[in-house]
Amino acid sequence: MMIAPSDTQQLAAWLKVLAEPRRLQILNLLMEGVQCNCELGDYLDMAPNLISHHLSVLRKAGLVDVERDAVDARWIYYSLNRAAFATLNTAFGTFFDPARIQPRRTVCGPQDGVILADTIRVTSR
Amino acid sequence: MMIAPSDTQQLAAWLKVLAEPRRLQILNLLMEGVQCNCELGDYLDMAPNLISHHLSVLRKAGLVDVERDAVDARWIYYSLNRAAFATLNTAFGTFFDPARIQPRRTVCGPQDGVILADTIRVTSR
DNA sequence: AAAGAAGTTCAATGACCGTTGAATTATATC
DNA sequence: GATATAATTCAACGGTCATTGAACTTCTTT
Repeated sequence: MMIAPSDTQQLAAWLKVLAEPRRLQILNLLMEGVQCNCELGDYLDMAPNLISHHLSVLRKAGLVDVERDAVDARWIYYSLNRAAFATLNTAFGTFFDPARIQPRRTVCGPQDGVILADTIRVTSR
Repeated sequence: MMIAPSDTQQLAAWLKVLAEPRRLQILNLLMEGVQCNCELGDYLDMAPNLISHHLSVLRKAGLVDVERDAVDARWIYYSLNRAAFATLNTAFGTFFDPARIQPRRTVCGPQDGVILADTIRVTSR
């Protein structure tokens, strides 16, 4: 399977949102059913405005949904978008699939066209 | 399944290496068997020193291996580390698994302890 | 030994973005 | 209406890091 450059751009954008320790922690807590700003703050020892910021980024990426409390509208609840996680998971699984790795071939250099075995991993360099 | 905070730190470090469009493009080309700096430069229209930099980052992350040409040692060949990609792939698959998402529960707020259904996705806000 | 070639390292620049504290909004209670 | 609460928005700061051009290293060829 071949992956187009445009897909790598899309994938990179998604990875960029996820490549943040605190955002991953937030996602991890949301996975467990935790959902309001204040509680996330208690668990992660973060200021509410910072949590707001990260949740905003996650929301714009389509990973997180928002809902106000029906009884007291001051509370805002966050939850994960299952569909987004499903597509995300398959996209990662496809791109980083080890089975997708083709045997190496030299196209430039002196050994042009030779198919080579996997590189032996060396300690130094 | 519950994922520890330490794992999220590790995962974030990995994601940070991957969250770069040009690095993803390089990985994608390496997947297809391309391997020397010069050739990567031709495909991606990047300066060789920049490719060197990104390859160095990927190498330090353990995703890429290096080997000198046996005939002409000026050429240096890069390849993907299959083992690293295998563990990477399973780590992602585990963390972002939609099946891991627990039902939401209110622990703070007026509806304390209530189990709620998935949030209905709304267009605005 | 000198010239050329493949690649890396170095130093400097600039942009992006996480973080912080303060101000603001929206809602509920007294 | 006034006060309190949950959360967001704003402005400013600072660090990280991709990018660039130049210098350097290593190896080959003549």
